[in-house]
Amino acid sequence: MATIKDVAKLSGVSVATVSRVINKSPKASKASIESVTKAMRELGYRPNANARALVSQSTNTVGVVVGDVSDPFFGVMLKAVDKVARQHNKHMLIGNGFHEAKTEREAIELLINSRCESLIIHSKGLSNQELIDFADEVPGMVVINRYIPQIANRCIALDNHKGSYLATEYLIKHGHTRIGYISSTYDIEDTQQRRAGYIDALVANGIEVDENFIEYGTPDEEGGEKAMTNLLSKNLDMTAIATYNDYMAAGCLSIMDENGIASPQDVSVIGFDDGIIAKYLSPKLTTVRYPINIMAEQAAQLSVQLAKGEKSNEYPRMFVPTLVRRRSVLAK
Amino acid sequence: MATIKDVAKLSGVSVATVSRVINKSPKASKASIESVTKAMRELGYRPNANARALVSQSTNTVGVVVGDVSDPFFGVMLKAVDKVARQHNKHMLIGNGFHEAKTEREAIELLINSRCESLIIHSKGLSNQELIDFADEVPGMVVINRYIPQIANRCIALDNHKGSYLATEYLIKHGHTRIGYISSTYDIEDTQQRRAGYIDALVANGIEVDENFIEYGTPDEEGGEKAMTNLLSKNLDMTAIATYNDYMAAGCLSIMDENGIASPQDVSVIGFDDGIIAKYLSPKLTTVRYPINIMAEQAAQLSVQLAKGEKSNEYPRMFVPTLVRRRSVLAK
DNA sequence: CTGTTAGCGCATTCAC
DNA sequence: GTGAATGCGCTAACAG
Repeated sequence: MATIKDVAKLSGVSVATVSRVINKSPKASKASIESVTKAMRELGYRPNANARALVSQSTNTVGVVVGDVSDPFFGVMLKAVDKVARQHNKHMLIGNGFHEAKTEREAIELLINSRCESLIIHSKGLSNQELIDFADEVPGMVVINRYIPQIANRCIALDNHKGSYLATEYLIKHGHTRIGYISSTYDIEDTQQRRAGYIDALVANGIEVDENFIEYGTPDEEGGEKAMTNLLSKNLDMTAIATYNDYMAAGCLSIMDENGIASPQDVSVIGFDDGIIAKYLSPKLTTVRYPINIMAEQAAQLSVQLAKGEKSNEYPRMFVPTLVRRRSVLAK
Repeated sequence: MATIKDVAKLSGVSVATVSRVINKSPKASKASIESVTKAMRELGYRPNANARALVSQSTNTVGVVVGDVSDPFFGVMLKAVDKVARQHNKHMLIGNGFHEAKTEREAIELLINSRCESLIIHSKGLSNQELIDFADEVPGMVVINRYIPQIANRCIALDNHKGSYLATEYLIKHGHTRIGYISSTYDIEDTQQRRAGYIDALVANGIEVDENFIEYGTPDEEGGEKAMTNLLSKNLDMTAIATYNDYMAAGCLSIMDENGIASPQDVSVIGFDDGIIAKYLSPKLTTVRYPINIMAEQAAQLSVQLAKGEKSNEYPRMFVPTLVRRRSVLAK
């Protein structure tokens, strides 16, 4: 592959001049611009990004760690990051964390080794302390979807508790009192917070909390099916169900369908996330919106600023979820 | 940020020795391994990937260009690529092409500049020739979801025509003869091929082809809604509809629902892709499976081999779609 | 406006 | 087993 030297030789100028036209330096004569451009084309020259990064101490890269690229949730997150990266003429290096400490750590270290000046980290496996250490190491690092008090100004998170509280309250306002909850088996903050939101809403409305009304499963359709099956077998006479996320709600609906239980006529269901599938379910799912796209945008914006050494305090860093009314909830 | 020199100084050895322990060279005494390791830890040393890439002429990176990361279709593609990249101890650099020539070109050039030795390109905007040129430039480049005769051994594609043919034939076998088709307005190969598959299946079965039965829209839910609305307004007495993809099928179903037309009782619908939403629709969508995950895996495998200079001919490079039977098609 | 030169951080010869 | 020296491809003084 041709190097800058080859171009210099062919165009009859020095490497410095070539570098100047590559970087559109104002001090470069029309003549040299022409001859260099011609030589570059002839040689199929491609400036080596690694060499540039090495000498200019900047890679123009924002690194992102997501849970799993194949999850549409992270897909929209990545797109949002890409959008602002693009605005700043940067590109994206991506790593999958798979919600596990080891993979998350490896992914982050890889991004650091690659000298990404901006980092947007979605981590559920690493401890607060480890994340804090990484944040201390990389000024441009931002944590998304998680709140860590010691580095609060580097976190963009959602108030999970409030989301679940909202959802449950919405059901209560519609006259429901026998409300089941389908929770996740993943032991992460989100799980606890959402579950607590459900419980607190019940308590606040004078409804007795009964552990029997809570079932668990993996946070996907199968998990929702399993949890709902267990719930049904207890014959609890529920009229509504709140769920950890939309996928579990989907599983829940599917089990109901198989058992001849109509939604929302017999049982109302409410999801969480407002993911891509929510509007495709039948009935269209009433759910809690997780504004991951704008959260990711702001995270990216913030991380770029931090990387530049700028401070920024203008963003709302704790986002509040809102309710998306569709058709899966009916007044009792 | 600490460099290899700092580590050398602190551990009292030369940079060469430090380099040896970093790279686990067999010729490195236990003593130096220890002192160097200790120094690295103390300094929080991170080997600079750019410098390594520069000197070792290898980045260990596979670059991927997708249409849009937020589309779940590409999400599963990326995950598959990541899986084999991981197996080979490589990581992923990702670019969005957005199906446009300019963005696709920029994305590819960025990956080349970053010296990705493997490239997996999903491009619908670039011309065959331009893609061929890129392929000539980068030995480890593979084109996915597109077939270019001149570089056939570097392409992993799906037989779109056959998929659509299969779908249409399936409807015909179920007694349908008045079959509408919802096509895409995107002027790419896939559109033409799938449309042709529909037409050829009709012809092969002695059913007259009527342009009135074909409507167009953007390849998403809205497009499907629009196309179906147009189709319905023509009062064609259709009993079945084949669609360009699952999203358009979703839009189609949604319009039917609003108009009191039941599926599959009144009108059967068949999708294409077997994307994430197919099984969430109501009725669960009968569709054509696009095995993008295994295609992407093989593309990644192939590109890694090509990058190493190995030849490989063992893969089926043209994949054939299969039918996924669910509940949206009923015999007439 | 242009060329010479010195590194950026690292791996790798080649002597020792 | 180790260290000194060289160069990967490029940018940025600096001197002209």
